[in-house]
Amino acid sequence: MPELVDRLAALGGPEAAPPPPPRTEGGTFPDLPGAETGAVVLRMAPFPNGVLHIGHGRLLYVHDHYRTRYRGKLLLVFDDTIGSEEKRAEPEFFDLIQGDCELAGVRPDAVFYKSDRIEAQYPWAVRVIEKHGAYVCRCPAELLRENRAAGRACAERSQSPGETLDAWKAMLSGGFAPGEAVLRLRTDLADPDPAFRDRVLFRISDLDHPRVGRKYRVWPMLEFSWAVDDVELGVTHVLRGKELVIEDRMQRYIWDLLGVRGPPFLHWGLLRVREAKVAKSKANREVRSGLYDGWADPRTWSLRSLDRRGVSMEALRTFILSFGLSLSDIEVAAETLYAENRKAIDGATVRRAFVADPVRVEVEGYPFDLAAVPLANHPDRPELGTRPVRAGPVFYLARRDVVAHPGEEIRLKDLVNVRLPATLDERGPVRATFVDRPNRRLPRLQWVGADGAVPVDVLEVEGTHRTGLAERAVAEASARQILQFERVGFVRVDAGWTPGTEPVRVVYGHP
RNA sequence: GCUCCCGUAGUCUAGUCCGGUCAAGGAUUCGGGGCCUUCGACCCCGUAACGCGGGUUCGAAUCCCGCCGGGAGCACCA
Repeated sequence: MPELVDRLAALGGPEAAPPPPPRTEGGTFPDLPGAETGAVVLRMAPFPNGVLHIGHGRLLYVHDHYRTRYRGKLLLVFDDTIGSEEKRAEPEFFDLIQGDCELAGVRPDAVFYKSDRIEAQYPWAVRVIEKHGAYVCRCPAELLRENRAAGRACAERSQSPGETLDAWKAMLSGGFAPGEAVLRLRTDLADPDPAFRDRVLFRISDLDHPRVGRKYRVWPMLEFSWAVDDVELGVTHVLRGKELVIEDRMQRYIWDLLGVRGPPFLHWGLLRVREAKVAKSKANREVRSGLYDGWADPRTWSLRSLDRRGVSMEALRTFILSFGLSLSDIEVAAETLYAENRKAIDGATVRRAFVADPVRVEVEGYPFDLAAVPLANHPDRPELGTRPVRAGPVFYLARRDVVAHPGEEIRLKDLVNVRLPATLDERGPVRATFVDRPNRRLPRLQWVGADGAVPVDVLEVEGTHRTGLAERAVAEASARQILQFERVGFVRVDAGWTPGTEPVRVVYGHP
């Protein structure tokens, strides 16, 4: 039957074979509405109160995907308005976040700061006021909330544009203390969505800003500032998480009021990596207190920490893009990322022997000619060569392995077969005996020759340390090199480690 | 409570707009086997899904209605 279809197709008739099914590797990304190749402008807007973590991967790579697809421009706009007492911009993150983008391979075409654009907001506020679209409200925050929930107007809602303008000027000139007055949008108090009723547009704050200090007291809220900046920066499409959908409506409402045309919005759903309990404030606190060893501490799940663990940013990109632009909430296991990373690094990663919780074992009758042996750097890739490994007669084996096989014959992997003692004397050396050389199907144990063994400190994902001994070649690794500790997993030599010093410090990546 | 969004195997995803080629494809996980003297990789095999109930139709994952479940928003944070 397929042949018939093919023949009909060759004739170009109406029975022509259908196009091949659109099978894809991962998630889908819809076309950006009205997008023109070469004319797309996107913007990412992180708040500078922490380094970028695995969850920001979606922000980075979704934007980068569309930038590439439409050969557009990507702006990095620090959303550093004044925030709140609890959520404040902090100076070091401007550079750290730019470094994170660099690390992730998503270099912005331009960088802006919202704090440089505060004065640009004010004329727009006046335009909204003149359209009778806003009023200055002096209710305490709590009353404002109650009224909103009840759909009740406060006395000031009936201000005329002229009165509002006067009050607005008073706000700007310092006539109100923080919390005493806000500029609110006039929507519809009967709006079915209580969240949308008369939201705040500007408020007063005298907090110290890391870039502009106390230069401004009247600060825009996120929605208003983006109603202004998405237009003034020429953004053609806004991509954001779905927790910000109500902000779309706000922006559109303001644009409609002013007769301005703004860009369309697209969203993605929440992404959670099961193992990554990302708590930015906790991470910040622990880094500052010194409990975490910096922004690349594995417990932060920051991009820096993933890099430190040997997770390739290209693997992260593939992982993130596999979810598409779906609006569903995603909870995925880190294992999926690890599987992606294996594909990226396995072929180029050399194998090394490492033994945790080592026990010294002397092998009686060990053959003299096997004091050193060459071993392959990679089981499937002979082109990666071999390295000489010092072997017996004295070895270190993992305690766990030794106690698991009392009195049994075991194989020292790639080497010889020996018989372990029936009991383990905690004081004296463990004495095993040589049996023979041929590979038989015995339990295969990882070993490190006592001659030349180097101590290793493994920093694990939970922030704990595991110590053990590794073969000599591990001491010759370079800082930042990725190794595979056989039967343990992939590790990366820590960037802060000085070659030649002991112990060798490595960071655990994943199995 | 109100508003909005989302429901395809353990997990993520393709297919849903334009009903038949979907007795539902891919990835990952898990189980079994092969091979490589390890972890892993690779090869082979296997388990496993259209949330539920109605309706329309010759035919529904796809259209309609109802329900159930999950998430987000309801800050003078972003």
